Amino acid sequence: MLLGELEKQVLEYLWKNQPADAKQVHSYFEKDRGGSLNTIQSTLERLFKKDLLSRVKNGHAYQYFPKVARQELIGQLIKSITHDFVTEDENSVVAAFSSISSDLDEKQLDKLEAMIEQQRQKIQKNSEK
Amino acid sequence: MLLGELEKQVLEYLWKNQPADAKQVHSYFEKDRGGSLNTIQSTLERLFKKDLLSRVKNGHAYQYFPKVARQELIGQLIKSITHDFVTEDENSVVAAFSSISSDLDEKQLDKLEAMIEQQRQKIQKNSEK
DNA sequence: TCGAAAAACCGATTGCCTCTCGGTTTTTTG
DNA sequence: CAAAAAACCGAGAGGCAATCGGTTTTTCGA
Repeated sequence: MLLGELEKQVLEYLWKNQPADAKQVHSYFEKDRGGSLNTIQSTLERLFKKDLLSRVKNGHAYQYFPKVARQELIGQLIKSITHDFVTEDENSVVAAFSSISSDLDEKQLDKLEAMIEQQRQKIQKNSEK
Repeated sequence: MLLGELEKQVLEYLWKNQPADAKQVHSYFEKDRGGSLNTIQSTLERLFKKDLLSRVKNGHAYQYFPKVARQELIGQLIKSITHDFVTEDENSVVAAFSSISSDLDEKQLDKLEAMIEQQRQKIQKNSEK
């Protein structure tokens, strides 16, 4: 899946202002970047078709809200990237993280370790049942 | 940065068969997917312009070889994705990891922890000097 | 209930990028 | 130097995001 620039920005907006209709979104982006209401509408439509937004008709306008959380989406995108480079060894994700780790500071490493621990617990639990 | 389907496959090939010229690459892909030599050439050219390949004129033909390792590229792609979703908190990488971690098994978690340890050492060394 | 306003819907255009390949020029080599 | 090989050039098809004008449908208040 590929996201355009405006699509990302709209998603970002919706994660913070949930839910919102086309008009709201448009009025937010108008000051900085201009663009017509229709542009926003078709962008929302595209995101909806991509299954990243839900919508409910409330009164006259659709209320849009994100269907996936921010981390989920990022994870999804990362997975789709690494999936393309999948081969025999499924360590590409781990390897990729190792090439990223150089950007992380100690605090972030701490968090990462905590998450690993969490994940180990989960695996533990699953093997018990 | 965005990679096309053929571009990914060519990269994959070059990671395994390093270096190679257009003719070699072409003859490899010809059986499965057809396509002309020119197509391969322009794909190599594109990858070269993207700074993902180096090349040296050896005899009559360019010898291409990957300029980045597989993990590096994946890491780069991940970074470019997370960067798009950067906001105030620079924990997006960590957050992204958390959404992926559920796919990892114990061995992979081990590797990850080893990598974190390595990274801690590096940080340690840097603060000493 | 009906008419104005608002929103959705349709469709066309532009721009960017990959993939594709034919044809021309340049380089290499026997 | 001539033939072969490779690079180089340019053009076209196809896909997708962004853009927006115009039309149809929906909504809601007078």
